[in-house]
Amino acid sequence: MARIPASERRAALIEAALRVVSRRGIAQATTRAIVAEAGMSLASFHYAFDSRDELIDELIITVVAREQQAVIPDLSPGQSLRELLESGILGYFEHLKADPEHEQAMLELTQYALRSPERHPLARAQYARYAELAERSLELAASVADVAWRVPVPEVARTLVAFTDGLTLTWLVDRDDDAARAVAQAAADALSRMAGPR
Amino acid sequence: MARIPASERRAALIEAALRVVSRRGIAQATTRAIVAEAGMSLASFHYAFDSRDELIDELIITVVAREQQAVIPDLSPGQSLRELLESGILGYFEHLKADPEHEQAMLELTQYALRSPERHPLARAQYARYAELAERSLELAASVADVAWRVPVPEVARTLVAFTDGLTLTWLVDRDDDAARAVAQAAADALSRMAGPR
DNA sequence: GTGCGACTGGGACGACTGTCCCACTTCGGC
DNA sequence: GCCGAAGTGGGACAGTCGTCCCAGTCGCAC
Repeated sequence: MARIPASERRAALIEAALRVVSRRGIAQATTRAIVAEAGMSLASFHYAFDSRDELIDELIITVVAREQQAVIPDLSPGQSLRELLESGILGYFEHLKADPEHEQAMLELTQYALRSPERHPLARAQYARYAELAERSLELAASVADVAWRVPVPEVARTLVAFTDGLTLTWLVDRDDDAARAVAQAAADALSRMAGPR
Repeated sequence: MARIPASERRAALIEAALRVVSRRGIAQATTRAIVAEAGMSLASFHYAFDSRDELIDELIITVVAREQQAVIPDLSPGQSLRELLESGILGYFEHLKADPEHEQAMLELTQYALRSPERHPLARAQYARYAELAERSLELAASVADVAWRVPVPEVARTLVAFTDGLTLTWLVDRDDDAARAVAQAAADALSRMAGPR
């Protein structure tokens, strides 16, 4: 095995862990499975990380920090806010369909974090990040549609996050694209009503 | 230990398993933990069930079959459909607040079922049941409000399930009652728009 | 009451887990 | 070239997991 500084090994192990969690679930993400995925030995694992828990915590932090603007409306002007929001949510839906395992992994990591008091803040941080990204999309959409939010944007954002979460969960179970699109439409409808003329 | 027929033991073990999953998560629901919760010996477990997998499958089936009308609007007439739906969703929210661990357990069981192809149908059945209950509530609400659904009720129902799912997930993370109420309001608003005068 | 089948308890099994140890190799600075 | 620190490999550890076995006990039908 090539010699790799511990910091790079940490990164490689986190990537390997994410792949294992996505493919087989967090319960199967054992130290040996992660190490095999990364092509390393067990000793390298515990040289880079004190424990498996530390790795999982780092994984959550990494994956949350990396979360990108998924729900970004395509900014063709001349569209109503409702249309912008709907195409934004549908954009997220395409992202979900392109890599369902990733979103399922995110869901599992949240549930995992929810199960121990000391990890609960990680779940909160994850959702704070989602809300932050949602806020930005909402501000952008309102500005393109030339309207103003009548409800505080953070509140609208939390509602948007809840709606996309519900869409994700139900689609992962049913894989029903039409149902997901109906949810997107209803969500865009409800949210757009929280804005008014500037 | 008193002598108990295997069928009763199965029921007792399922109840014990539900308590363990609720309290500590499915990963901690080992045969020994379940047996301790039920006050039995390991042998009794494998006398009643062939394997832990069989127990978990039975647990999901039981708990889904038992799922009751949570989102039932209080039927005071004279309310608009929107109001009926909102109070219905808020009713579910109270149910969630009263026993968060139970809903978290349901979520975990879904995720668990989603992870193996042969268990995936259990997750589908769970959501089919949710949709069925939602349909009934929606029909009832429309009849009390004296309106008709313009969108097929099964479609409305799936959207309602997605919305309540999102509400559940975000509230379990943030425990933010106001945010949950905002989601309920927005969801009721969106759904009520799918109905019109009879 | 006797016998047989249903049920029980405790201990054991092999597999798998996270973690650790230790002898070894490689590298950068001198 | 040398040396200490950084990084590596393989094997071992104790603990926990699901499952199984077996000797024993109870209760009911006859």
